[in-house]
Amino acid sequence: MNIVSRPGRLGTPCLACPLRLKPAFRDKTDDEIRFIQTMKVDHRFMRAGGDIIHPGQEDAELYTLYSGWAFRYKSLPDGRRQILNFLLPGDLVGLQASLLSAAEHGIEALTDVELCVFPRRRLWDLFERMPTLAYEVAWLGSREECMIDDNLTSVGQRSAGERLAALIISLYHRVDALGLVANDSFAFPLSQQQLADALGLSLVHTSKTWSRLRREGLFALSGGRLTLLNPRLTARMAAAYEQITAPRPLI
Amino acid sequence: MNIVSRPGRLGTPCLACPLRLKPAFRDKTDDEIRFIQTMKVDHRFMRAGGDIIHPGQEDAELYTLYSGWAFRYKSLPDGRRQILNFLLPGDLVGLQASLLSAAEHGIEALTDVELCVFPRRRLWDLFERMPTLAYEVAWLGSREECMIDDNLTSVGQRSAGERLAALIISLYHRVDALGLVANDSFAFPLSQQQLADALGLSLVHTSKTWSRLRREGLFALSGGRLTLLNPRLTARMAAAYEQITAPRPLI
DNA sequence: CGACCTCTTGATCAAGTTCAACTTGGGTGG
DNA sequence: CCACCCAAGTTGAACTTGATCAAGAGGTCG
Repeated sequence: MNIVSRPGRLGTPCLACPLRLKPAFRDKTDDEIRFIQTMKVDHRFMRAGGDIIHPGQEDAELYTLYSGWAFRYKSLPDGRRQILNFLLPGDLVGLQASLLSAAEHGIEALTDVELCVFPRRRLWDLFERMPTLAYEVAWLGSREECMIDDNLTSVGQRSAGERLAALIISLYHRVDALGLVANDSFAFPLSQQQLADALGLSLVHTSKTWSRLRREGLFALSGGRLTLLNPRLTARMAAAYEQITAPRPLI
Repeated sequence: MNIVSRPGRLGTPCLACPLRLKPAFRDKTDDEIRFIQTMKVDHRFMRAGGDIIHPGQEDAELYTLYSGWAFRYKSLPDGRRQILNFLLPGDLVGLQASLLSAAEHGIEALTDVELCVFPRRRLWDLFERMPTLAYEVAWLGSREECMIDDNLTSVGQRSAGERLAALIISLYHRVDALGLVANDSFAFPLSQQQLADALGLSLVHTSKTWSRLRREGLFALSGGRLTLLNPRLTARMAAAYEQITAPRPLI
């Protein structure tokens, strides 16, 4: 359940990071990669369910999600909790917590994850010495905000069925951009409780809606993989005309 | 309804900007202010209801809200619309739209508004030449994301009454940070339709809940000003223990 | 095997939506 | 100055979506 780090071993060197090959990532200069490499102080493993950043934490580091899924969430004092967004490989983890002095949210590992660790204090060095990377960090922050905008619109305006469809479509596109979709199907590790918390629905209602959509032939779930049987219909059902999530880390 | 700009007149020089005196703003060096001044290319006026940025716009500029209120929103194809967050004087307007290539949302003037205009293309100069300001821009972006996190949590988890109370408290704190609260009362320009769109509720239910809270003595509205009669109770009713909005644009 | 966790399904209930009619107040034009 | 109009807000009644309560199925792990 806790962070395991292996001092002395920093995992793959950044130059050879497999994520760089994915369609979603911008080419970087050798200088940039070298700088990233010197910023990276650790490579950690964490089990599903572990706290990457806990709510209120003041010294949270900045991470990059190397593998696995995570989510940001926010809890009310009485225990209700809202999942704000999901984090996939390559996403920046804890930027908000690094910039603001305390984390206003928590971040939890949804599956087993690997994280690259960058000390938050060096974020300032990056702004001072590597403006292209700083710009890209800001870009990633805006992209995350954009996804939250979408979720807020879903939760505020869409019906239960529409919300589910919209979430699935959006995850589908993000996973696809990482090259991890095969035959319209991809690994889908969310429990129904987590779906419910993300969509602002009760567990029971989520379950009923979920099986209704399956019955209607939108998608199927087996062996932890979700298959989109009718992407077109699903998108229409979500009452959404595509948001970005597409790669475009430009200047 | 449209933008009025007065070429040749850039409004107050940045050095003398009244916003700098507000408690919420970080001291800046003369260099920084000079840089901001050279970036500022215009000062515009716009009437309530005008589009500052329309959805999908690809060449949106970056603005600073000099006076008045605005809001960011997102619409679904069938007309439903979600207000994402409100913008108050001093807030950056259109950062997301400047960083990503197209605006995924719209921004509308809620009251008559004055805007300082900065060409989006120069945002990169700022990252290259003024890292402290770039860092502050990123900080402002994170702060905005944090507010949206809150709204999402509200809309996803809180009841109608709680949502209203939470929104009012949060606006109260933000307006207070600008020094614009007097006797627990402040200018409150939102229509009930706008409240409804922000909270993910129907107009009718918003009206009923709103008058219930007034009847219960939480606050009063007269002459376009809202008075918080019982801030303590309102905060408790919101089922929230304070989020940040507090100023702390530090490094 | 039993304890536990996740998911499923039915029954009942309540929060919020929708429809519709009516009030209020400000603004305009005759 | 009054008549009218329109936008914003209010209120009641019927209806629907989604919440809550409850019981049970299936799977996993010690």
